[in-house]
Amino acid sequence: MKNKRHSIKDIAAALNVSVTTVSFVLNGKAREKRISEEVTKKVLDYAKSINYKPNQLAQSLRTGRSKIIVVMVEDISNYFFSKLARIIEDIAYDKGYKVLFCSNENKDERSRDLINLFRERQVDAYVIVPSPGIQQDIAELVSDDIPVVLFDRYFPEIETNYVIIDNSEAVHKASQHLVDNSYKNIGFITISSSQTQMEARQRGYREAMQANNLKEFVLEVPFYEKNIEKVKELIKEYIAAQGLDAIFFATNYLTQIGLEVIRESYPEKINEMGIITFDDNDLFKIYFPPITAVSQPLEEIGEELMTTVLKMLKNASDKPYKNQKILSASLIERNSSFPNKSRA
Amino acid sequence: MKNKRHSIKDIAAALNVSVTTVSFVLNGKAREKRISEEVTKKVLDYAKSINYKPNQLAQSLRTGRSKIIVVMVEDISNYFFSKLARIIEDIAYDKGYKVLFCSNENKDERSRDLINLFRERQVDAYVIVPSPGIQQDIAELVSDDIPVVLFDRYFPEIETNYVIIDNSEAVHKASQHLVDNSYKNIGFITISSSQTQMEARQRGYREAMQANNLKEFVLEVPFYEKNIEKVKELIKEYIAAQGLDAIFFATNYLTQIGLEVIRESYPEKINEMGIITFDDNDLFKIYFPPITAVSQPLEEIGEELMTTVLKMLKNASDKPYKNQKILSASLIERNSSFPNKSRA
DNA sequence: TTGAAAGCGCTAACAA
DNA sequence: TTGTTAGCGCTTTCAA
Repeated sequence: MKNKRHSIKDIAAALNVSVTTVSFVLNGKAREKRISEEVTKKVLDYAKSINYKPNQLAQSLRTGRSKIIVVMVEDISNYFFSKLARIIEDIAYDKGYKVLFCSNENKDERSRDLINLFRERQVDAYVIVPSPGIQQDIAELVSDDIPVVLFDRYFPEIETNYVIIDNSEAVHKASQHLVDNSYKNIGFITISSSQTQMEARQRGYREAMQANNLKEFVLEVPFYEKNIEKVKELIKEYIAAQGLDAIFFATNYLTQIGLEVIRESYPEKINEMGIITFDDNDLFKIYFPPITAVSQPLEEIGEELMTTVLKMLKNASDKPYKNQKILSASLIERNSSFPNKSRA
Repeated sequence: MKNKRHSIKDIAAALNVSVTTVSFVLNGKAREKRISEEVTKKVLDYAKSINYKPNQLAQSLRTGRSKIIVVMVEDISNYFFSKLARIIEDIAYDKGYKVLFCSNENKDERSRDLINLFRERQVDAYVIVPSPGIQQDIAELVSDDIPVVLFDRYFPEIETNYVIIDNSEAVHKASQHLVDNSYKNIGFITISSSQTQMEARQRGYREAMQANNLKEFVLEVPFYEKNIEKVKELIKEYIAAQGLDAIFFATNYLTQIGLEVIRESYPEKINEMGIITFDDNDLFKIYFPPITAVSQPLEEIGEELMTTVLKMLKNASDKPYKNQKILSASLIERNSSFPNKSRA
């Protein structure tokens, strides 16, 4: 049963035709190259009978294309990214592309390593959630005419394609929703980061507070603080010190920690405090109370990313395809942001 | 800036040496092949100066090895799998391997497609969560001497390496925990499936009930039911009809649906009903009440998988490495399985 | 101590 | 209508 792999040469030899003929037939160029019906059929039948599979490596080496797209996110185990991964995978698969997922942990060095790794393998295109300091590396990819599209965040200083959402508008709207529900001391818990998406979210919150003449309470958790207990402590103290009656968590990760803090330290508040999280998660829907969330349009993002990549792949470098898309997030209103609703 | 890729030939030409010499030096064989210090240094320096990166495709084509490991799971967006993916990715990356993740959606056709796809690319090894009907395909990989290791579930009829957990023992123990906390009408909500892991879980539950002379309440949700509303309806009715005072959800997916049902239809019960879920999730920890969960040892599984794969890769086919590992899951006791504990 | 050259499996320009 | 052949970039045997 140890069926050694068959090559085009094997087929050619077995059928007494040349490799060229086989190659043409196998690549569907029989018609175009006017190979006789008879030979065509013979080749096809034989290839099928021995279960011939072309060696893609050789093919890629020859053509310079690998039919592989890399999707580099911050952390593939993050709900938002993993859901998106599935959507992207499905679209790519449909179009005959394979997708390589990887996590850069938001670290520049790892991002670089990964990009280099994939360049060595002539990956065809890159979909990247960039870590803060790889602007230069991205610029290089672009200048080397390699299709790249950024998402979630981008570098305003360089000319790239990207798909993002309007973070500030989304947060502004959601903050207003809290104001409309008569919360007064609305805190915004975020991470200290100058990445575009985080800055935009904070801006959205601040604008909303200013528009309503409310005091701004922003807690910036240190970006590199990996000690969850420390983060919990910070949040716990901040809630008490500022007497917050509502909290907007700027990332899913913070929401999880925040909810844990509330459950442990202020269990009585879980049903009165207004809570909104950025980025939805299946479990927020079934939480007690269900958590109101700013939800990014996953399907839309995935489709936009893939159509962009595929178009870039198709267009020659002399007429580059340009697409800088800003999508809108939606607010999914659940009980956690209504003071009066049944909260159980 | 459009720096075309450099090849070994370019280097050889620039330095007036042969490609062989360059290849030897670049592969660290300078000593072994007694290349002069001088030439060695010259080559190394030049390669560095032009930022030379070998073409891995060509390398793989030549050597037959791609340094790629495929990890095929049911759904990469599932918490368990995505967390594991990260662990595996990190280990592989350390060892100079890249990992390709993909989701087979538990469908045989997709599994086959993917396996074929990767065989064409001479992927070095496979880590697979097999869909129900691909026993034959797995057997073929094995008989072709391609390293494969299964996990989460396996095929008892074929001789493969695998890493699984003792599902029945884990569920048995967890069920006993419910009994110990004096729940009487303990339901087991699962999916109808004859896959090893699901059968083992159900067996564990049944054994525990029998050992305690308790009635068995098993609800098997149809395996292919994609309509969540239908599933909710089934669960809702089952809870009422059987008067359950505790529920064991056999998968994370069912837990999410189940919790939604309880919140919507029996909100008063959330704090009295005993609840245990199979597979933990960060959010269960912060739920109200926090949900007791059977937790699979992710790191251990990931490490075991990778050491197995790496060993298989190293061993020649005439002395195959064998490893069929059964790990233990742990029960993380949280409030949802205690009738008396403060449930908020 | 270094180089020439074959060949991994494939595509495609050119020849017949 | 089909075949010959160069070459993608690399490794490695054999020769010098």
